Amino acid sequence: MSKPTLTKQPQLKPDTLNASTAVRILDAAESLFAQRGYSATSLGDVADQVGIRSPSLYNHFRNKEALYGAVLERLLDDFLQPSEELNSGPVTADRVFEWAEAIVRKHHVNPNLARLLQHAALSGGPQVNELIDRFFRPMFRPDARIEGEDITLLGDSGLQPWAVMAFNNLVMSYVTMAPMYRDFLGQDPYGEEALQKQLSLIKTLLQAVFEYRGSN
Amino acid sequence: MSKPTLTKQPQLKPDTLNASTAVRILDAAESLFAQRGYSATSLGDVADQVGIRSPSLYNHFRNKEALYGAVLERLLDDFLQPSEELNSGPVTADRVFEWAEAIVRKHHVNPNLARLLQHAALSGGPQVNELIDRFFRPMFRPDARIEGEDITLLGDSGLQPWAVMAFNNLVMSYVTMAPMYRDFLGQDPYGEEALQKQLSLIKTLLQAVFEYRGSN
DNA sequence: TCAGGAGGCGCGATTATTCACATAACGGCC
DNA sequence: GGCCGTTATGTGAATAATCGCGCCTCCTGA
Repeated sequence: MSKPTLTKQPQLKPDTLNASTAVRILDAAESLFAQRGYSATSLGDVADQVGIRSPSLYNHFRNKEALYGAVLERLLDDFLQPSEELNSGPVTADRVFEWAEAIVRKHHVNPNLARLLQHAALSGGPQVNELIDRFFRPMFRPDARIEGEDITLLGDSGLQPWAVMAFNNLVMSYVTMAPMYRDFLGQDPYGEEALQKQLSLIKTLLQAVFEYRGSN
Repeated sequence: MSKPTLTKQPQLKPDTLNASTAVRILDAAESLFAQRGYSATSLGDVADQVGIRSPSLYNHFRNKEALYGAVLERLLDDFLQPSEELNSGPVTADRVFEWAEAIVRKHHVNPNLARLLQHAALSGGPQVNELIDRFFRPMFRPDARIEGEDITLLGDSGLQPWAVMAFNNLVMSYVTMAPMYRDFLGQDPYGEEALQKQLSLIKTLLQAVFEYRGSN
């Protein structure tokens, strides 16, 4: 299983058994929570995947919910970056496309946040509302207006939330659903080729949404 | 796979208390499976919602898995109709839009199939592959070609599966995710007004996909 | 030496499932 | 109409597995 960069502590020796175990627990918990959801994931399974017994987990995390929170925290740290980047400057069409592409790529590298969010959306779970809010809030800025070109519509017609939602749904559901289309697609949905195809398709759709004028 | 419909009795009067209980069990199970997924749903909860004790469920369904299968069966019967309708005639652009609108409306009336499918896509479950196949297969016809107008592209470029997937993802994830956007959207995502907005937006996106020329 | 981390043990709750048993509705028979 | 057996449907109790979680012991390495 691939592992991104951690880091909780700035100065944490990455090779102590301590930190290493905690990170391995986080990795295991992340993939299991993402696959099965919160309540269907047992700490025994997490421990098994790490190679320890479940009581040992409590040496690193207070309880199941705290472990879940830590998993979320690590993922949000990573996935919130593009939105912070976008919100730190003017909202031009180019920068929106960059933002979109960055997010698509992040989901391709690690599909777990999308899966976790989807589980939370379906079933709830600890800290759902906070989770949703932290992830989506930065994408909804009522004051945001796309400058330049003919794309000035979003802020004017109240359509911006719909565009953001459509984009998110498209990107996240690709990650959560694509594997089941593998046979129909005729190629690995997580491959580089599929990524390129999805990126240009998303770009087309984004453009369509930008230019969309509601008919009611 | 065994017979999904209940029971030992060939002829079943649909209005006896007997049948009514089975239907009420199906209703409760459908909404709980859709919300929590297969493994996180306990038969006790289903029984509670029906107002009986869990052992009584076994008078109507062999076991949990059979109940799940029956729930699926009932939903598929309903949702497969538009595809059968489409596949029973020529694939014109108009009829594709009718097909799309029928599916969107069905998901709005009953979001449970989308939720069930999403759970299955994330976590697996009994009969996942069969489920996926039965639901999506009718949408993928390699021989299908859109006739008339300038929309003849799908069958030619191998893009059809991608278009179908994007459409499905958009429609299904709207149902599974929209409730969490309620605050951002500023209106009830299940209301009639939102339905109209989503329909015309989907139409726009479908058009964009039809006209899309892959850039790679 | 000593603290941090691993694990054995077990409690209490919940799970799916089975079983023995009660009840009610039914049809046929006298 | 009264009787009976069958069947459909409900129940509580019991079982075996699994769950989260706490207690307490032991090992290890600096």
